[in-house]
Amino acid sequence: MRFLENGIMPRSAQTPNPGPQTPKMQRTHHCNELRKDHLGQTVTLAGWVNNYRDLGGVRFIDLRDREGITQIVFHPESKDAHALAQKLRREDVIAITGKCIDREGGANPKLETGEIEVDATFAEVLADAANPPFIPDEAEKVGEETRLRYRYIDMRRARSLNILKTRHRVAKLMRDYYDEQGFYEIETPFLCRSTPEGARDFLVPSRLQAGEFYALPQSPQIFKQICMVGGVEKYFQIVRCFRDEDPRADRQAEFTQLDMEMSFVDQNDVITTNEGMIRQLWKEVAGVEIPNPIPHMTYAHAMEKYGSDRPDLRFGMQLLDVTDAVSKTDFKVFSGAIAAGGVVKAIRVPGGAKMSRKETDALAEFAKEFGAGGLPTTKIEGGKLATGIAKFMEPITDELIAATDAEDGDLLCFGVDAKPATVHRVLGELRVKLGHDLGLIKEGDWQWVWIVDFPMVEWDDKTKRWKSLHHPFTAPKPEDIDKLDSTDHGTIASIKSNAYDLVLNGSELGGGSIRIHRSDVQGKVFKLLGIDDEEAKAKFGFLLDALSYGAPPHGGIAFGLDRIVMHLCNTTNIRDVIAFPKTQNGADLMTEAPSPVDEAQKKELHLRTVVPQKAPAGS
RNA sequence: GGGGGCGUAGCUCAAUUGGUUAGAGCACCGGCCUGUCACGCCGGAGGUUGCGAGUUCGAAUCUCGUCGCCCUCGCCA
Repeated sequence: MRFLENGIMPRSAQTPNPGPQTPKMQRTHHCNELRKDHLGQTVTLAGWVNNYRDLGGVRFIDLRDREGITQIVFHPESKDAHALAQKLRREDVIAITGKCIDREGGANPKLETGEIEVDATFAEVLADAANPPFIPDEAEKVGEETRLRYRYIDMRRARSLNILKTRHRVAKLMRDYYDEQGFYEIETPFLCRSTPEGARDFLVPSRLQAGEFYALPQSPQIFKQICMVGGVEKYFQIVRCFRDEDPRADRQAEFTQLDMEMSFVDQNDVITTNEGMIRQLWKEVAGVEIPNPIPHMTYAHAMEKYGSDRPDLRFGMQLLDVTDAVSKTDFKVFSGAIAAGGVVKAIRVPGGAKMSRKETDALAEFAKEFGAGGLPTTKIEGGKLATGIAKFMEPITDELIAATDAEDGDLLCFGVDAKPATVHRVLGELRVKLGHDLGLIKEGDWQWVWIVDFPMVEWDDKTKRWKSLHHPFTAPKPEDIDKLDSTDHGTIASIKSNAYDLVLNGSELGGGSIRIHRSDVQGKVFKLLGIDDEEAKAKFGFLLDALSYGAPPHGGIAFGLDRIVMHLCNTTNIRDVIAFPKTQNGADLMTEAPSPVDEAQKKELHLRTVVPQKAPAGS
């Protein structure tokens, strides 16, 4: 079957023998197509009734399809069509045929087709609609719960369809880009082996192997590495990943990655290749030029100055080390933390002296959520310190003002803890909050940065183990490989890896690394992570085997497709960019998944469920 | 698992803070209307106030429990 460029079947291709389910009329144009050039043409349009205005004699409907809206007019002279129009209600699906005419009543500047209308001579109801719970035009005002339950109606509005279109274009541009660079798109399994590291797995019971389970992939990491061992050299995939953790505004348990991997490359090759993709994406979709190259920042610098490994560089307000200065005071909170190996840092809040006690208290409460004991503050007024811990800091006033570049009217917030990481976390979060609250962020600003030189591992106090910062397959920097044999805490903590994250406006868009391609090194890393030989063999034996049979040096990256689309569509809600998203309880309000299953189904899967008793309740 | 917010007609909201028969706009139904574009006018129907207990002469309102949705901490190699 041939289609015209606009996706509409030409009349010549229409089926010669339409059955009762087949519309009698095939559309010739979409609803955002007719202009004054078309005056006098007989056209057929189809779509949804967006609105109707029945003036008794003459009747109007706004006909909507995914491309736009065209006004249709029904005159009494076209008796059948006019009669049919009386019964039309919002969201009915109809087709009409008529002549494209100039508007008698004047143009409607709000519509792209506003200069014309179609005088309907024939009309057909393709499907009448039950009274909808809401109409697409109103969806912006409707609660999200209702919109999710009736996702297909929410989808009909221009904004939703535009997001879906943008998402499609993003995926298409990605595919084209990697294709041109010689990458193969390769599918990897969804039914996988559960791996010990990382997030909680979604499990799928095996029917054929009683009592055993598959896990849905958290990412195709191991498979793509094995593709490299298999000689693919350049792999990519747009792939669904699953992590059974609580969702957030920018996180779903089920999400999509652009995943890629390449052989015989170093970190720079991977960064350059992928930067090119991102650059093209932003140019094509957002019309924005990204700096070339995107600047790099070390993990250490990001933590020191921004308290985060995904710094938002759209505003300043850096973390300032005032440990030396404040160590000269008698303030026990500071001296105690410094004596215990901690640091004291400050952020200068421009104009923050205006804040009330209530407001600074709220900041302290905020800081406590991230592990702070409190949030010491002081204000600069008339060249002197005032309120808060001013009396303790008074002896070092000049030094403190010099160290922070503080001016009259500023507020200083201090982060203090025996653990520098806590100070960074608290002030990093506070910085971002204040940046938003104080309106320091320019709209339309895109601040890109690659974060590099990550530590390979960090010590987890809770489990008393080393944990991968990235994942267990990340290669240490070549000069640090010898340190893998060390037992010294400091030496191990100083191992850097060839890992990199791409950060946009304080949000991590993607991350990757050069991988370990030698089975002996991989074995050592597993050992360091507390995965002993036996477990490593049981859980990752196939990978170690694969690496032992000649693996090329390789590395790659994965981008969060959902987040990329969020940025391009200017939304902070990940559900906006997913066609059929889930709620915070992992429910799909439209299909009502998850649901109970039959006993017979469970039996087949060798399952018995134990559900905690709940008190009797309502709905 | 913790903290916070929300839940009243199909939708968006109100209800003088515990007091008559829970209201309005939109949508829906009926009628009128020949140039509207948020069409207009007249009329009508529509409620388990999420659910369940409790307090009270009386509960949308107060208490407890529970369910759902949103934000968030934990979690997310």
